[in-house]
Amino acid sequence: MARIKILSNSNRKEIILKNAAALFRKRGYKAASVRELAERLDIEAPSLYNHFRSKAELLKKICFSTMVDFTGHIDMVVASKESNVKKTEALIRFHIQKMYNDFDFVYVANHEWKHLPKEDLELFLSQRKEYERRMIEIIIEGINKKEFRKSHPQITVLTILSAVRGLEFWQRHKKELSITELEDHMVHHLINGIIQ
Amino acid sequence: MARIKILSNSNRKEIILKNAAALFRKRGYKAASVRELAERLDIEAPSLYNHFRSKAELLKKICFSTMVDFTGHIDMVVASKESNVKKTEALIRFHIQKMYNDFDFVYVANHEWKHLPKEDLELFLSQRKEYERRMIEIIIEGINKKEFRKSHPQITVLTILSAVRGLEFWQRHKKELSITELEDHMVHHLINGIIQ
DNA sequence: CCTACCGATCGGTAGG
DNA sequence: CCTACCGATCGGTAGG
Repeated sequence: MARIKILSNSNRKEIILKNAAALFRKRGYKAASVRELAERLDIEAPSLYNHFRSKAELLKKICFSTMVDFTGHIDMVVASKESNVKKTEALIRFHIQKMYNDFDFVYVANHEWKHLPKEDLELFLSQRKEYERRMIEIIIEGINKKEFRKSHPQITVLTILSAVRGLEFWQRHKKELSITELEDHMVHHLINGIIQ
Repeated sequence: MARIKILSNSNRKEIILKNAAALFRKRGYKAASVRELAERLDIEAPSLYNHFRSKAELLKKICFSTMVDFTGHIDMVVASKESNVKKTEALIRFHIQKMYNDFDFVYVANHEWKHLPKEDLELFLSQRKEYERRMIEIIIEGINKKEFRKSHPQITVLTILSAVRGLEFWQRHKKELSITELEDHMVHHLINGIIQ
């Protein structure tokens, strides 16, 4: 009985979080109101506070749960024995897939992090920086091993991350473009641009 | 006398607009308050309304003045007799330069357009779509003339536009990276990825 | 999960 | 360009 209650509570939390992500994406964190979120869930605004301490906590959960997914993935990639080309490709593909599967979360993490409370904001940015640093490492190693032609690794990573991030616009083309089509073309463009 | 007054008024307007762009970029349109903007300008909030009808009008001016610059540039590029490779390169370089010279305006146009009043929003999106369409045309022609290898032109343009847009992050690296260095590396990466 | 409600802040106006 | 001020809306609390 207690077990069931816990499960249903955490389900409820997840539902709220998903709705918050969708709303924050559509309207922006500041423009989205707690009342609007409550309306989506068919409850009154104050009822939300039984599940979350504040509006900011919702944003925090959205941003950091997304960050954890990316961090966890790059852990795996770095630990793998693949070539640096393959590693880079794996990172690109993961970004594209995340954008496809968890669009609202990724979008909010990308766009609304600036509204995080100060300490969370600093933690978030340092984790993002660390992710970037590890990706740069892969490019550098790839250059040293002659897998990639010589380039400015920092700019290369910036270019790749920006390109995949831009997939948020592709929502508009969703019907016309399949995910695999998109993945393959983008991977080719970005990898072709840097290999020997 | 009247002439001087007009000049000084339009200067004043420009100063307000630049400050608005800087503020909207830093805090986001919704989070930025009219009072905050007034404070930057060392006047009281209601005084702003002698220059602008509403907060939304400021956003509108920022978004559309930026859009006009890009539209004007692609007009020139399309009219030129250069190869499609050169045309694509020119577009990429212009994006990078705009990001460098008018960062606040470009950033706000990229991020805050969703807060435009409905009709302005629709006009803005249709102009952006048109810009994209013309860029796709250049890629298609380049493929037909065997300047570019075969690819999905829509994804190619999406990749390029996303990559240059991502330069907003590079603000963090401004000291380490020169504009020309950045331009050349990014142009190489993106063009190398698609040429024959 | 709801009703009732609060202080703070918002964009904007009137009138000078 | 300012003072004085307004209605609307915000995130959040008390108490059940």
